[in-house]
Amino acid sequence: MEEGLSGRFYIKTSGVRGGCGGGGTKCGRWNPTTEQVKVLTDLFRAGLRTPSTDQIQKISSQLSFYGKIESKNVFYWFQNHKARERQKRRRVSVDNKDTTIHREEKIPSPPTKHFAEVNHVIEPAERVIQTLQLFPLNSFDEPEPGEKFILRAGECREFSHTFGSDFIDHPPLDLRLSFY
Amino acid sequence: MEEGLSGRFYIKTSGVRGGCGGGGTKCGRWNPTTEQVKVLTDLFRAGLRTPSTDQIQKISSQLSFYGKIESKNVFYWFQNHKARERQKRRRVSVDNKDTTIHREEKIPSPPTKHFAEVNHVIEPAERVIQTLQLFPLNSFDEPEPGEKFILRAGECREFSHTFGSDFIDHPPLDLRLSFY
DNA sequence: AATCTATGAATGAAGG
DNA sequence: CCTTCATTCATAGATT
Repeated sequence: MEEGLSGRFYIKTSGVRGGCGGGGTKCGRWNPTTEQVKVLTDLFRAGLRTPSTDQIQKISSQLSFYGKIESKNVFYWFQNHKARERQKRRRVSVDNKDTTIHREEKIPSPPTKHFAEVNHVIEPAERVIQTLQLFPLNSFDEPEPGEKFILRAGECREFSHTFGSDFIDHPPLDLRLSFY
Repeated sequence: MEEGLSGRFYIKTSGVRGGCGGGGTKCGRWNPTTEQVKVLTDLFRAGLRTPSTDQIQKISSQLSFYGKIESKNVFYWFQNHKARERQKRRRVSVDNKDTTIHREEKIPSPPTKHFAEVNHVIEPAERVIQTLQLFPLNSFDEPEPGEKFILRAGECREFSHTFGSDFIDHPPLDLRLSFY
């Protein structure tokens, strides 16, 4: 049993910092600003769960106003957010089991966290006008109880205003590379 | 790993990976060893994108020396690698949405630079000598942009992946994928 | 400073 | 082929 212990170790052969050139640019990983997180969370709450590629592009462009961001950041954000929502839900679901040995659950337990969480304190700095023209259709990705309609690609194609009016259409993109 | 945007790599304790069948550890999903990834990456870089069933078989057989592996793992690896290469390329492309409006909100980071991240990875001196006898080289350096001819089944007559004799004794370790 | 938590990033495995 | 889910690795910041 390699993983008999609770902790696994690994050897990192690279410096934690200075991976982007050693200069002043700290390119560790994307650190979203509060505004960016707010917009993303808002979109998620609005029902957007798996934005399409073009949607990701637009969102990323919009959020780039608040700081450095890439499309993949948006992509990962939604992936993680969605996955962890389900994860939590699943955890709670498993909690129903009569496991006598039930340690202290730490799902919703803020460990002596006595600070006011800034979740909805920003109201004048609403620069991004999120004109979410989302109209619910009968296409839920997953009928989770207590969840809104899922906004999938194709349903809502207008999040904001400054987005270019360039519509998107997926070209055939058929690469036939048959060498016989 | 794709030695991409992160620019850092870590050494996984190779050897313990193949414990799915020989260690009794729980076998969730295939966890490739660094050697396996190396070979696969080399093949990919050589131009191989969609290996045929026979090629998959041979590759899997050869890679089984380094640990437990199945054909489907090889198949999935190429599928994922190819798809993600394209995805990454696509996400980083339309990133140049130069929002003329640039104001410093509260970006703790240095000047917001919208540039393609330079993926500079230091290639560790490896003793793996690959003898890929395929077709005129220099053609498959980047199989994504443009219409590079892809190495398909039948196109390649033999892959010779010779590994350095750093190790002691092990099979020939050359992927002869010659088949007609 | 060590530890814990939240979360960004990556990838194996499927699904469609 | 393209998209999505699940699990895991890795890390920045909060907590002790």
